[in-house]
Amino acid sequence: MNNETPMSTPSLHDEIVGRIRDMIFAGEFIGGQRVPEKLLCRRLSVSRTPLREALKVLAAEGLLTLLPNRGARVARMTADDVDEMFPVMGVLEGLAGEITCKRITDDEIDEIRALHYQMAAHHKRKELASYFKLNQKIHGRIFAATGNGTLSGIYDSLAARIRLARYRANFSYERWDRAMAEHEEILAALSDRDGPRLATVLKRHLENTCETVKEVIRAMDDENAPVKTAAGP
Amino acid sequence: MNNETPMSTPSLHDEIVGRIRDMIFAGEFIGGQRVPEKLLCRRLSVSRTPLREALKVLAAEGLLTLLPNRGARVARMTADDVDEMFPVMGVLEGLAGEITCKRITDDEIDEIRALHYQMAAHHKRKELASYFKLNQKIHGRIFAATGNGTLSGIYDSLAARIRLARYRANFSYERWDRAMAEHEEILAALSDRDGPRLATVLKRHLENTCETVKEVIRAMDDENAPVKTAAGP
DNA sequence: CCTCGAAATTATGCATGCAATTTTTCTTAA
DNA sequence: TTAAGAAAAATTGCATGCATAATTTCGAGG
Repeated sequence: MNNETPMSTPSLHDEIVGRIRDMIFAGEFIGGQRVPEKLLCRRLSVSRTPLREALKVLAAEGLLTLLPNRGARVARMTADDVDEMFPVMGVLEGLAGEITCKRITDDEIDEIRALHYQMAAHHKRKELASYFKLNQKIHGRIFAATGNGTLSGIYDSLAARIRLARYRANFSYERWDRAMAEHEEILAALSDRDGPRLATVLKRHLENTCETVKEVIRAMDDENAPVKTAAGP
Repeated sequence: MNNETPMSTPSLHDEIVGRIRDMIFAGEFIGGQRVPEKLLCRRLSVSRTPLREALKVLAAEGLLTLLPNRGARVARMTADDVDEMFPVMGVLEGLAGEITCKRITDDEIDEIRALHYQMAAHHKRKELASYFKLNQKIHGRIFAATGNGTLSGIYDSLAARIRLARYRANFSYERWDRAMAEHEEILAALSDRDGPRLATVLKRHLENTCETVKEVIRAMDDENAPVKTAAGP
């Protein structure tokens, strides 16, 4: 998914893609509501042409939905989508776990360990946003350590789509504690370079994550459409 | 990867994406050489704006490489890329095999069986192009039968990139016969709805395919750069 | 007061034009 | 003849403009 820009110009529209992606993850265009091009043009100080190119790319990545003549909106993640994505994530994480344990260097393990302890601190202080950021980073590093760009690219793309389901405060602390415990085990398996064990614990961790995400989606759905018939301005 | 166009306008630039994709697979822009926008504009009878949007999408899919200020070229597939992609394909096919065996209907099996026998006929007559088309179709159908759009979308995208390594005549007949035998076994496992067996034979088939593709790539490399120092116009 | 429908407004899709970069060609010197 | 450099041509990146489709607003009728 990387457009390999060999260090020449910053390439405006690539930067636009990145900035819109960041805006999406910052939760600026929540709720799947329309995002007018003109608004983005003003905020990014570019004209419509490169902006539209960027929108096409983000749609191809699955982060936006482009309806003909009806503009762009942030892709809506349903519980069914999550049910589809997680078995795929499962085999990808399994593969990544196996490969990584064979290839990871001591330095890379140390780096992940450092991230892990930072994350544990955020967990202890119940700092959800920082926790998630580090959580993402750790999983990303496990894939990066495979040295397999295709694998980690596909993972990144899927993870990004899952991230569209914004995490909220109504999040189960019990699940969170369990996730943290699983991360302890992930680090242990990684330190021992125990591929099968890492694959197993990643799978268990993923099931936990899956349920969490689905709970979040259900909560969002209930919030956005609390009643169906009588909804007045 | 599907832009869900809900049956409204044909949406010109989506059609452009499809047509350029077809042109790529038809082998029109081989060798990773530059593809001028103007040429494509003339051949597709569109202006540069929708064309450029299409190019961006195809680059995001990994079929084209876009160098800033230096145009588009068909992505170059290296043997290393193939080595990266095939373990991923492996776990995806394994997963697809398992899911499909649980969910596939009799009608879908019959359809795949029909494709299989057509393919066998082409193999017998040594009709390589037709064989490959059906081979692709069969694998696609196995993924489609999972009912998991995410899974089959990722597969399609990877398979498309692999297809960039164009198959030629200098292809090993021994490998071809083996691939055909594996397909017999695939059909048998599918008919029995034997998930683990299907996963196993798909994996073996994939290893064969992997070697075939790498041979093709090596042959292409030797052809395109026969000597390094003394190459004059 | 609410519902339905048409005009006005706005947004999107595409074509074209201009500046900047790259590639090619032509010239000049060794 | 070949190599290096400069001018010319072509190509890409981006902005703008116009036609078409969608949305909103406003008004008439029930």
